[in-house]
Amino acid sequence: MSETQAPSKADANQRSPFPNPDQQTAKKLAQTVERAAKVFADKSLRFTKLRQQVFEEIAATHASIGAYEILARLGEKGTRVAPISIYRAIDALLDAGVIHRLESKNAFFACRRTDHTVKGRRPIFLSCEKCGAVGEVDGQHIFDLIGEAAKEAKFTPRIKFVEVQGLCPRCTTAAEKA
Amino acid sequence: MSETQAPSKADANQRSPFPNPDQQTAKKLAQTVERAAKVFADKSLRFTKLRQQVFEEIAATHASIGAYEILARLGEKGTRVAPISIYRAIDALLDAGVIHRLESKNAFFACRRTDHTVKGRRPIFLSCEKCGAVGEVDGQHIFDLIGEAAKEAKFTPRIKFVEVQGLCPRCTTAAEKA
DNA sequence: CGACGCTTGTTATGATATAACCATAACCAC
DNA sequence: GTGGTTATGGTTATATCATAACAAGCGTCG
Repeated sequence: MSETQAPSKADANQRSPFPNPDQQTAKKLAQTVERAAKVFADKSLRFTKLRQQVFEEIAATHASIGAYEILARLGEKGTRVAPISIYRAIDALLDAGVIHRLESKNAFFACRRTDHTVKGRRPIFLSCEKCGAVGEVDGQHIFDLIGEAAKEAKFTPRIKFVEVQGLCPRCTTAAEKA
Repeated sequence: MSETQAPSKADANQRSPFPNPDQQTAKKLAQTVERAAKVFADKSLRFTKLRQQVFEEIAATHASIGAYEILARLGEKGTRVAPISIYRAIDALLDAGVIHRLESKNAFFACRRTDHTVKGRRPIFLSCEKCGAVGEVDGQHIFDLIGEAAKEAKFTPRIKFVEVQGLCPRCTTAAEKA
């Protein structure tokens, strides 16, 4: 168990996760952090204390989380930093590819794919409007088509965003029962 | 005679979704406003003075524009309103479909398609990182595939968006020369 | 006319993000 | 180690994006 987590406090699993309906245990979180650390190491980047703290807050939930929410949660744990510091840590985590930015919500979530890290197949993001959970599914063929569509218009694509809002499997099932 | 190729006239290079960024005549702007007014009329919505003013600022450029930029430009012309009023006008314009929101920039741009306005095929947005111009190209087949990918993950899609950042045709050409 | 609904004004605040400048930490060549 | 170099983070201030709550105006239609 991480020394930064008090087991008695409000835990993050009021929101049901959607990629897998797993309860986020301290052990799983630690594994996720470990993977992130390895990504940083492999790229000769520094996984500093602040970056780890910020990453832990993001990875503690399967939902997306805003920068100021991270700020507040770190503040509750005694780490008080300025917004800009959060954003700098976020930038480093984004660059490393261990988190993603959800453009439609101006929020961030941990990347849980172990395969495609940065240069492989690109994912599209699925964000649940009910529980906030965010999942990724492969979208390489879709990104390819988007690139073709852009080039047909003589447009040179560089960055592409594909995001979907809707209901995750769990919330879909819940809605069908009602 | 095709209307997309006018080799003898001034604007020879006006093709697909990317006309010149800001070489817009008052006449063309007026036509765009007129089309917007018609959309409002057809839907029994009110194209009020404020909404028209906000729309004109958005349609005055082919780039995307932020809410506070609209606020400032209206202010320069003597129309001083509160941010909330701008956002309310924007909401009405979005609802009517005469402008779109660029999620990746938190900004807005005028819809210039005359065809799909109502419930036809959905477009993807192409935003130039150099000059800011935004264009739309049809993306219905892409949205269909995105829906399929979501459903494969047991996710129920409701809202989808596809945005691309890169270089528009003009800026691509300019970059190639350099 | 007057009731109703839509629109806008007014005031205040919340939420997201970055600029500018400086201090410190880590890294590295010598 | 010393000193140069770069990356990181602290501090302060500000820019930008967005909405809540309530009051007032205006359009229209019975």
